[in-house]
Amino acid sequence: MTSPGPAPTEAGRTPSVRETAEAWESLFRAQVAVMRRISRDPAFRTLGITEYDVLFTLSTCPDGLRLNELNDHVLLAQSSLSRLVERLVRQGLVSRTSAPGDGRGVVVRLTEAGRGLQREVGRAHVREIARVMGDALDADELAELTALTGRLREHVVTHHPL
Amino acid sequence: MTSPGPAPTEAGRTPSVRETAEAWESLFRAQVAVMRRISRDPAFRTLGITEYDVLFTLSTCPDGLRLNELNDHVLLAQSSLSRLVERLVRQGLVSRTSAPGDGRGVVVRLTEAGRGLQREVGRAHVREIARVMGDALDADELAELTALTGRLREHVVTHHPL
DNA sequence: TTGGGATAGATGCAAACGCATTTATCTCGA
DNA sequence: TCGAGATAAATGCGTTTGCATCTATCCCAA
Repeated sequence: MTSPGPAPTEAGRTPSVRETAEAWESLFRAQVAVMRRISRDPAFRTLGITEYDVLFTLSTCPDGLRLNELNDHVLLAQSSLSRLVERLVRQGLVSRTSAPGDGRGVVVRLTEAGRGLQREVGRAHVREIARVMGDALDADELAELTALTGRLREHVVTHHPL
Repeated sequence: MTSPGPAPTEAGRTPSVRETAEAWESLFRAQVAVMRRISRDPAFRTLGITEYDVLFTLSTCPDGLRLNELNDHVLLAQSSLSRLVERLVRQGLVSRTSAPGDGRGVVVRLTEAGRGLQREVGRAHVREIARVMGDALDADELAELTALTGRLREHVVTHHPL
């Protein structure tokens, strides 16, 4: 059953429970450290981080997103997201339309004002990230981090649906 | 000023703003994906994630922590942490004593009950992490992820104080 | 020694959150 | 076709959060 030689994409040793927990803790702490510093940015005075996250996610989906799909990307309870979107609608940043072919569903879409604000805050956001993280790792290390976290997310999302 | 040849620990190319932002987004999304799944665990029915995070941090400091030091590890406003600790005191999980040599300060320490609950929830927590993340990356990749996020956090904390 | 600013933590209050439940719609087997 | 369960989103309600402010203590230069 075992290959005679290492295949090109062969996976290495399965990590222990301890190694996995350590990786999670390290990832989590790094996220907290960066987030605490980024969230101090005055650009987030007018628009909370969660609100920005929603606008950003929507900015990658020109056709809009179902509320439940949007919920997969955000760390919020369903009811909280429902009310958050309601607030964004009141501010004229997103539109809420009934989903075609499903009377239960709601499609959330960025308005022009929402797109504009997302771009504006996004620019400041990116600058702040670069200021905080920019000199921590070199380009190769950063690419490696991007690849590893991308694969981690991909695997988790596909193999462990909510 | 530039070395004639690459030194053993020389850092590579400085990442672009775009590369840095992509790495942050990828890290953030991975954290959200894992966290959303972990937080469904019944072990967190009795003790919220933030509460567990505080107990866990305290479990690594037998001598206790100042409230402001504790605040560095947690993604919470100072006032929110103050009240969270107050709740934990009421539940008998931590003790709050005046800091020696500083009448303003407060030292928070785990009680025996708190240590016990942390260990108990921690075990379930670790199992859940392994279930969700365990087969996403192999041991080498996981170690690399731990190293990169550890260095990221270390750098951010030392070079960008709050 | 003393007074002005800095720092640690607590508190009032409105906004936001999560849990549980409700309402509306969809799906599918009998 | 029709009714039982599943799914999407909204809502009631108590809890938690963040912002601004307040009090208490500390530090230090004049």
